[in-house]
This record gives sequence, C-alpha cells and structure tokens, in this order.
Amino acid sequence: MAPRSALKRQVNRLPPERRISDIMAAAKQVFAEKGYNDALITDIALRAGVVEGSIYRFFANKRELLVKVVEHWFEELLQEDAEQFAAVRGSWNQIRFLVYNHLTSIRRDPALSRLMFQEIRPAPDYRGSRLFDLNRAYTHRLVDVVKAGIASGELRPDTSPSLVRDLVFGCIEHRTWTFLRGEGDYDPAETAEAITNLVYRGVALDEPTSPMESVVARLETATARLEAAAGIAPAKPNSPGPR
Amino acid sequence: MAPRSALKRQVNRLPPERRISDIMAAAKQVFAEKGYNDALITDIALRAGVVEGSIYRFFANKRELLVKVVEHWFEELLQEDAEQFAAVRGSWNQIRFLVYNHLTSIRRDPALSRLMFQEIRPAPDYRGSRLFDLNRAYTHRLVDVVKAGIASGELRPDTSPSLVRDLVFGCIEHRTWTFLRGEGDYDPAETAEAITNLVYRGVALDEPTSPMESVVARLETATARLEAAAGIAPAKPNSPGPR
DNA sequence: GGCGATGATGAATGATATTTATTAGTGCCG
DNA sequence: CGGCACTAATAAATATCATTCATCATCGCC
Repeated sequence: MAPRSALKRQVNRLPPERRISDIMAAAKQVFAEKGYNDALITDIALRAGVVEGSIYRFFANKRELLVKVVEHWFEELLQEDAEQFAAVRGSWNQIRFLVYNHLTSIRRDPALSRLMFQEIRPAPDYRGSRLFDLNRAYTHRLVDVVKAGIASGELRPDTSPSLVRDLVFGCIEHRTWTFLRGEGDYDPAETAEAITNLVYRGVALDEPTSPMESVVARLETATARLEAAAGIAPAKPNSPGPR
Repeated sequence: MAPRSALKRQVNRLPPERRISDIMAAAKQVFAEKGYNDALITDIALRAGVVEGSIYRFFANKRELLVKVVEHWFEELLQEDAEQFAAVRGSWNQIRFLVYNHLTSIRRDPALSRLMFQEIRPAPDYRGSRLFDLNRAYTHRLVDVVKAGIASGELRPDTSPSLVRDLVFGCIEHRTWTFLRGEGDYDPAETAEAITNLVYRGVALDEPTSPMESVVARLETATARLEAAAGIAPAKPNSPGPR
C-alpha cells in the first residue's frame, strides 16, 4: 500500500515499566480532572509523553486503563492504616476509626472516590473484578468488628454484621455526594462521631462505655462534643432480639 | 448545493405531544435495557417510529432526554403513595413504611433507579435541577418523620434528622447495588424490617412499641415473619402522632 | 391550485476511541 | 562489520456515534 507519511518519526525509548507508570500517572490526573467520559485518550497520551497508539500496547482499552488506575489507588488506601487499626480496642472506637478513615479518604481523593462509586461499582463486571475483592476487604473490617463485638457480648447478638456495613458505608457515601460534586465540605471527625453514635446505639446492648483511646482521640477535632454526648446517655440494657 | 437525495421521503405527521410521548417511551425502554452510554439515539428513534433528527426538535440532546425520562418516572413515584403514607402513625411504622417503599420502588424499576444513582445524581448540574428537588421532597418525608418523633418525645432530642435520612437511604442504596447489577434479589419486607429496627434503636428513647398498622401490613410479602417479630415486641402504646 | 410557512427528514459533520500499516530501533548471524 | 529479521512505537486511517443542517413534504390560506 501507499506509505502514510514521509515525516521522520521520533521514537520514545523509555523502558516499558516507566512508560506504563507514566501513562497511569497521566491517566490518573486526567480522569480526576475531567471524569471518565470527558477524559480524552489524546490528553492522556500527550501528558504521558507518548502517542495514543502506545497506550493500547499496555491497556486493552480506555476502561481497563481506568480500572488499573483506580486499583492502584485503592491498594494503597487499603494498606495505609492497617497497623493503626490493629491498635484500636472496643467496638465503639473501632467503628469510629473506620468511619473516620473512610470519610477522610474520600475527602483526600474525591475524584477517585467518585470514579469508584460512579464508574466502577455499577458496572456489570464489577463482581469478580479485583476492585470488588479489594473493596470487600476494605468494608469487611467493619463486619469483623461487629462479629467480634457480638462475640464479646458488647453488641446485640441479633445484629446483622453485613447490615451494619451497608448502613455505615451507605450513609457515608450518601452524605459525601454533595462534597463529591464539589458543592460543599464536611468535618470528618464530627461526622464520624455522629454516625458512630447513632449506629452504635442501634447495635449495642448498652450505651457506649469504651474509653476513648488515644489513637482515636488524636484524630479528634471535636472531642468536647463527644464527651458531652457520652455523658448524656441513660444506661438501659435491652431485651434480646427477635428470632 | 447539490440535493442530498432523490428518494421520496415518508413524513410522520403525528401531533407533537404524541411524538414526544412516543420518544420518551422508547427512550425509557432503550435506556433501561442498555444504560445511558450504550443506548443509541438511532435505537430510540427507530423504536419511537421517528427519525434521529426529530428527537432533537423536542430535546436539546441525549442527556436532556434522559433527564426528562427519569423526571417523568420519579414524579409518578412521588405521588403514588402520598395518601397511604398520611395514614401511618408512629415513628417506627413511618420509618418502616418509607424504607419499605423505597426498597420496593427500586425493585420494581431497577434500571431507572440505576440511571438516577449513576448518571443523574453525580452530575455537576444535579443541584438546581428538577430531579434534585423531587428527590429532596422524596427523602424529606423521612426528615419530617424524625422531627415529629423528636417533638412528640418518642425520639432522642439530640438526633440529627438529616443524618438519619442519609443513614437510611444510603443503606438502602448500598444494599441494593448487588440487585441493581442484576446479581441477586432481596425481600423488601424483611430488609425494611431489619433496617428499621436497627435505625429506630439508634434514635429512639425506648424500644419500638407501635403496633403494626394495617396499611403497612397490607404491603407485606412476608407477613408471617413480620407478625412473629411483632409478637416479641413489648406492647406499650405510643405518644400521639406528629405535630 | 399555486405559495409560503412549518417542521420532518436523513445525509453530512465532528468528535473520539480503536485499529493498523508503516517504520525506527535492536541485536544476531554470517 | 553489514545486512536481516524481529520488536515495538508511531500516527494515519477507520469506526462509531451524537448532533447539525440543507432540503423537501405537507398544510393552511388565498
């Protein structure tokens, strides 16, 4: 066939790992700035210093690139606070820690959180994907907390751990949509405290009694309010649940 | 310029209202079946018996068409159960009614619910849109329930109504994602009961006591289970209704 | 029964993701 | 050393839609 061009071509000779990470870094920026649909492969290629076609050597298509970028972010998220969490004692403090952490993660990376909620999770191939497993591990910490709380006799034995998980993470996501659309802000400490109190009352046999642990306390910006609320609570034991 | 075609054209002469409703009906089907992105204007036009260009006489673009379709659906949803709800007494029953209704609406129209959650709500122009107002009205009923419950002394005075709203609707949406992706199902009655009990305990001064009202009971698909659970609850009459 | 006005038509346009023919490098074998 | 085959980068071409617009069918009016 006829030659397509007579121009001399510049060839990018960086090693593949480097080009991949350049592409992913560029993609992360562009997806975050413009969202999935408005992010152009051309933009990403330009910012990564490669040409469109090169992206397709490493990623099957635009969506796979998105998935890889979000996976990478989520993996970091998951590791970040594992040892901190291990030090927290008591159901109330543990729930609060996880709520606070989630609120903080969303606030730190609203654009990627949005991509996760809006583009990744609703997709029909989400279940079975790596991100599904990662997210499961992430939210499962709360399930374990509830199970442990039941086992130790602190929480009602008829509590459904997965329902608590949906209650907590659902509430957080619902509450953060305004922020995710760029229309407002929230105080993670204050919000975490309010959510935790409400949920804890729903699952505990007694009102919160665990001492505020230092790990958690350090995260607080509204400690005074918290202690006031803890003082109010009437300590009335509950009847055992249905079934 | 040169004529574009020598073929005789068939002209659709239905009245505009009819063509608009045909287009919206077709769009509703196609969006529901394929989702926003994979729905082609060509498909919609074909199914509506009009030509692509005609759609643009009535709708500025594909997205406006989507918004109008979802608005239409949501408006019906909002009216449907207003008088039913008015008959429900007691915070527990009211919360349960709203939760049950939402779970049922999602289950009845998963595709449109998805479009609402995935395409409409995250958009930057959502706030200020008609759907924002409609959704606000929809969820505000729960806010009113909580406010009334506080006023009547049934619920804790330090309860945040908007937090309860986010807790409840967030939980429901989180819990329904599996179903929305077409991967499972749930029993609205059972789920509503579980959510309501958990949330109610978090906000109530005492354990749930309202009798199951007939309006709610009629909606049940798992009546037996519900009544068993109700049998357990200590029968203590409630303070009078809202306001 | 011609004459504008109205609005329906569907081919053209434009924007983008993706594919592919082509070519720049790279190293091996003679 | 110098062609030669292989790999991988390039950018032009293609494919897929949403959207626009020049044209024309139809209707009401005279």
